[in-house]
Amino acid sequence: MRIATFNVNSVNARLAYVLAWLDARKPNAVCFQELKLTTEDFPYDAFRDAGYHAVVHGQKSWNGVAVLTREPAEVVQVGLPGAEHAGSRLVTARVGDWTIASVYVPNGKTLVHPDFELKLEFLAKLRDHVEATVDPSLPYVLGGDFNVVHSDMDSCDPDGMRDAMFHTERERSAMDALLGAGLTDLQRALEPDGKNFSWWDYRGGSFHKNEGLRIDLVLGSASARARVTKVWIDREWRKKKDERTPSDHAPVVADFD
DNA sequence: ATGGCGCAGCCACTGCGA
Repeated sequence: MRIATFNVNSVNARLAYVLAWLDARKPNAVCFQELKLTTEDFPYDAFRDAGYHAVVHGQKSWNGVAVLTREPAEVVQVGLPGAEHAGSRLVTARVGDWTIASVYVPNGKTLVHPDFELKLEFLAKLRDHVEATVDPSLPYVLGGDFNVVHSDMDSCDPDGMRDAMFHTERERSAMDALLGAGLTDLQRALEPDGKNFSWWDYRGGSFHKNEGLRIDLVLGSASARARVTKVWIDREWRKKKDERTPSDHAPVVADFD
């Protein structure tokens, strides 16, 4: 079982690129973020032709999440209850025993912007939702862009960016609380000392200099934790492919027994 | 070996991303 998460930065702009990635990696399921289109405008046919069903929670121009699956999926929930004012940022699907959710946590913009409080509120509501709905005896995976640098190891410059956006104690505590609801950062669990980033700014040759952050995570319930064998960041697919522009995020791939 | 901002939308430049 292979489940990935991929912030695509516009599914329309990235369509050919993402289809090539699916063909190369062949995940059983993948969580997309930043679709940047409405649910009705999602290119269902292109993904169906590639062998994937899609459960979509879209939004015009901004945000938007989806769970794509090889096997037909059941829609568990569209949106995060009580948090729809934050935009389309959570969608949950079920395939067999597996429940798979895709999340795009609000960026927050700046430490003094109202969206920063919205971000913390969203993470708190997500924590409550996980605690209320996730059965630890069943495999549950929450993949997405969390927009939080959870530990110093997840930042290219933890000292220079201490207490800066993504690095604050309030954001890290909100992530601690989410994990405390019964989830594990599966990549961190398998590589306690690994320093691998999932996002690099388009500007200034950041990817070249490996000036990145690890903000794209695959979280799992106890059952998912027991089954996971490997989690890896697909850096190769942060590069340009046949003149096609990459997303500023790399896919994160989790393999399970 | 890498790559030097890119996306959507009010289509000319602005807002946003992280």
